[in-house]
Amino acid sequence: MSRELEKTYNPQAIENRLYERWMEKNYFHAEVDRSKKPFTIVMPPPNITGQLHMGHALDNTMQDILIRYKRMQGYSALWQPGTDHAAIATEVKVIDKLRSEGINKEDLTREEFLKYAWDWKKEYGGRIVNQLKKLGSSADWERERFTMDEGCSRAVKEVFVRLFEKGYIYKGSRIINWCPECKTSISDAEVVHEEQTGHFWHINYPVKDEPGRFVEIATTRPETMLGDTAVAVHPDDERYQDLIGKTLILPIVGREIPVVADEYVDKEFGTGCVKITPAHDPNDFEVGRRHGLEEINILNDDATINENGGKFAGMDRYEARKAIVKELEELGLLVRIEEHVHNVGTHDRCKTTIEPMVKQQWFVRMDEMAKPAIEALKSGRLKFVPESFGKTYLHWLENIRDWCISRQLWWGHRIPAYYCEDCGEMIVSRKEPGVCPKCGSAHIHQDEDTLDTWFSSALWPFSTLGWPDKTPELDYFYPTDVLVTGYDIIFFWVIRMVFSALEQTGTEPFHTVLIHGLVRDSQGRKMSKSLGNGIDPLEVIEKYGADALRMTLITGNAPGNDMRFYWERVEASRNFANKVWNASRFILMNIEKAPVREAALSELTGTDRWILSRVNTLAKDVTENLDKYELGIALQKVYDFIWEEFCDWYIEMVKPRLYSDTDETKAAAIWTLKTVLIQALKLLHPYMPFITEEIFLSLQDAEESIMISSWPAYREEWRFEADERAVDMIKEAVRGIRNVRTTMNVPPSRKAKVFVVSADKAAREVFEKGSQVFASLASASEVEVQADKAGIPEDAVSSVTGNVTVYMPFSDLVDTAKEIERLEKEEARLSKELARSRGMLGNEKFLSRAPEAKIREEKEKLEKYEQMMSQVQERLEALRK
RNA sequence: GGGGUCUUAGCUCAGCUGGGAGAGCAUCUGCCUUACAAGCAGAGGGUCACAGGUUCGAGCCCUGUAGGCCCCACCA
Repeated sequence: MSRELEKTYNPQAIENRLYERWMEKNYFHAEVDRSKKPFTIVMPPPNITGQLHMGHALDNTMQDILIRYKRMQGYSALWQPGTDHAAIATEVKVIDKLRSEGINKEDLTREEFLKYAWDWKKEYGGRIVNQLKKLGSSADWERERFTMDEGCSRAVKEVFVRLFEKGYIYKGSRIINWCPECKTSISDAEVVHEEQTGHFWHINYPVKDEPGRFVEIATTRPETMLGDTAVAVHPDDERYQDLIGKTLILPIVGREIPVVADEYVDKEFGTGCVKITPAHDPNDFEVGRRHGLEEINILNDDATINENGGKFAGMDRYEARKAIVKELEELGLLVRIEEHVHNVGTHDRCKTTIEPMVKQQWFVRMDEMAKPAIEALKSGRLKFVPESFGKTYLHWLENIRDWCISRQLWWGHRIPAYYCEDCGEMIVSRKEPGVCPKCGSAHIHQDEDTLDTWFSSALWPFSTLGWPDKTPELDYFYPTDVLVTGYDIIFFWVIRMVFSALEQTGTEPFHTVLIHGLVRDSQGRKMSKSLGNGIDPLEVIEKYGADALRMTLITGNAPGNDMRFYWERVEASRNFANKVWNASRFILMNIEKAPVREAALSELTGTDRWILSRVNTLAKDVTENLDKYELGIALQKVYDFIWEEFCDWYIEMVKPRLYSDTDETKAAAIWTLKTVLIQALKLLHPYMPFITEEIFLSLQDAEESIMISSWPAYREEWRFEADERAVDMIKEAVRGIRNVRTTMNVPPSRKAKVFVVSADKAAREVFEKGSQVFASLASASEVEVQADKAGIPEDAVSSVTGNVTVYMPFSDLVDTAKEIERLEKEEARLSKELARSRGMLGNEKFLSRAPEAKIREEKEKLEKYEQMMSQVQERLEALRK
């Protein structure tokens, strides 16, 4: 016989054991199997620097639900896992670690550094994967990949070379976002704009050869004037027509700069004159290119002023700002300073203010590749859930700019471009060229830069399946089905996967993007390290179990919406797990006493058919909801079914049959209990894999695991609409009886006779059959079902529900003598209180001296007592008759 | 400046294609009934932000107003 189940569900003892069993049995592994349909999800690869947080927990729970569901439905369900090398994040971690060991990155060669980095990866890179396993994730770990493994690296090179050959990747001197802290370029998506209060400095630039004439410009970054090479005005601005073409003297620097006319200038803003610093402002850069202006870089990589800044060279950018303002003031050229709120770009990772700079970098041309990605959504081949995120996607793509993909880092995919030291030829190649194809020189070196970490993640859906080779996996599992991720990652990743897949494989990488929100703290704040308000999912698992955590994250949350984390909700989930556990324990107990035998449908009672029909409908509903990615709604339905219908009603209804030794429907009850339980467990399994498996294994004799068992399908032969209606009526009548008992304050021990009255003949038949239920659920000693009120005692208390009325004789509910005694005591008490209260309110001193509130309170009391008194007296009168 | 989204019970939130206003927690009243007190049976509590409109019918669709949140954006 099966294992004894403990009295309360204890997840700690169970989860690890089951997970190991699943691993041993290789259930997570998906094979190319032409007899099955494929279903594929690629896991967003967590950073190797990462620690499991609530965001991962939510993201992976959702994926696991979908995968387990599809696996049970008979698909060859592949959940493709892996990790991301996380270029900057990891490089920073490694540098920090080295520093703590007294080693400076600057003192290391590239090869030495990379060795340390790989060591770091070996030591910590698997941590997050182990944490994901604690959650119950049924990913195909056998196929685990890494964005820098050999296959992914080959895919990266392949894509790079292809895009280069097509002219979509180019190297050029362009303005890029520079992080002075990380000392690398970053892409637009990595820049977050922060509103800051700063100043607006108005400065006079003298006009050459016109002493006393100035042009007033305004700037938020005065130090950049060191790199000014023009001042621009709008071509139609009447105020400045005569200035266009004139020359100004750049203060302090003394450089002669022209006044140019450009549409970019807003006549209405500021003075209508804009200083142009082509090397340090994206707009000015464009203006500069249009007018052929010189680009003077005034900054070093650490954002100190370089030699082009003359006497300010060596100063930090903010130090230089102060010094320049001071000097302008001394020169009398500073007109005024205003407070000004503006947006400052910062690096999303280190929060350092980024500095636009002109540098040689590698870019991906986006205009052509954006088009099919836009089309993918518009044609419906790509869908977002919820749909509104499709607009975010489109908006970004329609305004996309070229993607800066080179990074001045060591940890990452090195750009496959090589330079001949002798003839200067550049070779972009999948393999390292031994000699220069142009001049034959062997003096060749590779580009120092690495690629943006998202360049490799963009290939993830197909690089993990073997691309560029035509592997069986790629052929079978690709394109994948659903991508699950947070809305904060659409720009970084989703869009780049879509256009990369369309370009390289000619198809969308997935048909659906399921978006979820953020998990916030109980006050609605983002969980963050700096606030220290993060809740560790592992701690939740430790305390309440993975199933409870999973359920908490899914319940009552609609796609794309943020949610708040409350421990109370985890407790509620844990309570549900316990409910499932105990119901199962009860059923097991009864199975042990009277082993199950297969029951024919004809043997079932109406109640059995009702619950069978209900679980059948549930299976249909849940399946529909899951197919629409309505995970929360589906779970809610399973929860309601198990707790209310199955436990609170069905189990209570069958108890008399189970406890009887003579009831011939006992076997049918046991069969139904077991059958419905199994169906419900299966529907619950994707959400709560551990507890459902543990119970399933205790119950089962045939199947070896719930996770490879078949998903409950709707069966026409389990549909019993008439029985559903009948039991609903019985439930209503039982509620009516309970209501009467509660209002009359009748203890459960006291049995009462019940009259069920309905004019409907069919309903009466239902109630005749339900008498046993009334007896057990409503403590009815005897049940009379009739068409009218004939013969029902006058004093009977009634309750109406629908077209049914229940009557219960007063004398059955209450012991008359005892009740009279009780009421008399109550009457005496009340009359005392009444006398006191009336006395107080009749006392003039009290009325004049007591506070208003006190008097009001006393009046309310009096009113209440009077009401109670009249009720008591009424009841007494009735009883004495 | 553009776009998105939210406003439903004391709190946190569900509510799919328009027709029953719901859940968890909290509150109140009874119950330690042999699966479960992490439970059982009851109860109270909401002009679904506001104003119009479409419809036989609107929390759900349309328009506007107010407030909150988020994203995008080069206004120096």
